[in-house]
Amino acid sequence: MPELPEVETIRTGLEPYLTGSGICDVEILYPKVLKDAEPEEVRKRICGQKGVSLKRRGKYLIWELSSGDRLVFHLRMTGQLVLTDPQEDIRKHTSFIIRLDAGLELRLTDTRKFAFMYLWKKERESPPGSLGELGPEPLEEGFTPVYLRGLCTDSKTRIKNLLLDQAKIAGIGNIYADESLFRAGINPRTPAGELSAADLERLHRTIREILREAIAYRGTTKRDYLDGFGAAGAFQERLLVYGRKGEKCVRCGRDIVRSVLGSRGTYYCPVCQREKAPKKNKGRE
DNA sequence: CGGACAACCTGGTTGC
DNA sequence: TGCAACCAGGTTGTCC
Repeated sequence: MPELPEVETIRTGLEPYLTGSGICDVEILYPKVLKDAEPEEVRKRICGQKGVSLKRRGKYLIWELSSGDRLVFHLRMTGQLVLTDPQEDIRKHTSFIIRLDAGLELRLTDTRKFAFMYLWKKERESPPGSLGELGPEPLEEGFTPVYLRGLCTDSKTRIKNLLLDQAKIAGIGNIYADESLFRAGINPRTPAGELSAADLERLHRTIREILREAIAYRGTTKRDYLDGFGAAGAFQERLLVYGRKGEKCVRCGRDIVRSVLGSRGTYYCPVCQREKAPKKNKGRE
């Protein structure tokens, strides 16, 4: 579910509440939510600590505590990290509850149970999981047209698969990959190395545009995504291809198509994102 | 290196 | 209505 814009929306919402308030209790209802620690250890280690900052890197959220330890969250497909009134019923599929001294609870609810939390201890240098292997943030300075061209040059990987590779660019998922490629007029199956400098310039621009707009609209709610207060996003209204199989392309009127690429559903316009003609054989006409 | 696919889970939708 | 098949904003590991 949540890609960069959704995680960023959660972050900005929760930040004022999670910085400054203290943790008074932790309840782990689904122990597998912890990847590398036991519930009791987590409880002992974080109770009594205060939140210092809440940061985002790619699709990860990193909550730094006064002890120097950090809680690292990844919501995967259906995870919802919501600040909740303790009076509210505990929803089905709630993985953990972190009680704050401000009289609120941070709850993770996750139907598919793929979401997880790491306890990143202060004495550990290397970031847990793939957090340390992420590519640059697409909205920051390191992501330049030159960088994107560097990734693509001589690459046989289809451009959509490249955009989804978190080690190359952090935070793009299935929705925004399809939307960026549509706006740039690029077929998702194109081998990255075949794209021209102009194509990549356009793609670089559309990626940034889409992500910024989606943040402004507080993310895309197709089904499960909710922000840190339990509210849906609004960008689903602005999607031009994702989830619109059989609907008319806004640009040319042809039907949007769904195909499978890298075992992910992929939506595109077969006219506006036509596959490039195969290269002609040299010599013959 | 690149691609295909299963695994981790549950539930909603579609089609017969 | 029933039931099976297919689908899902992600990531990781295995196999070819």
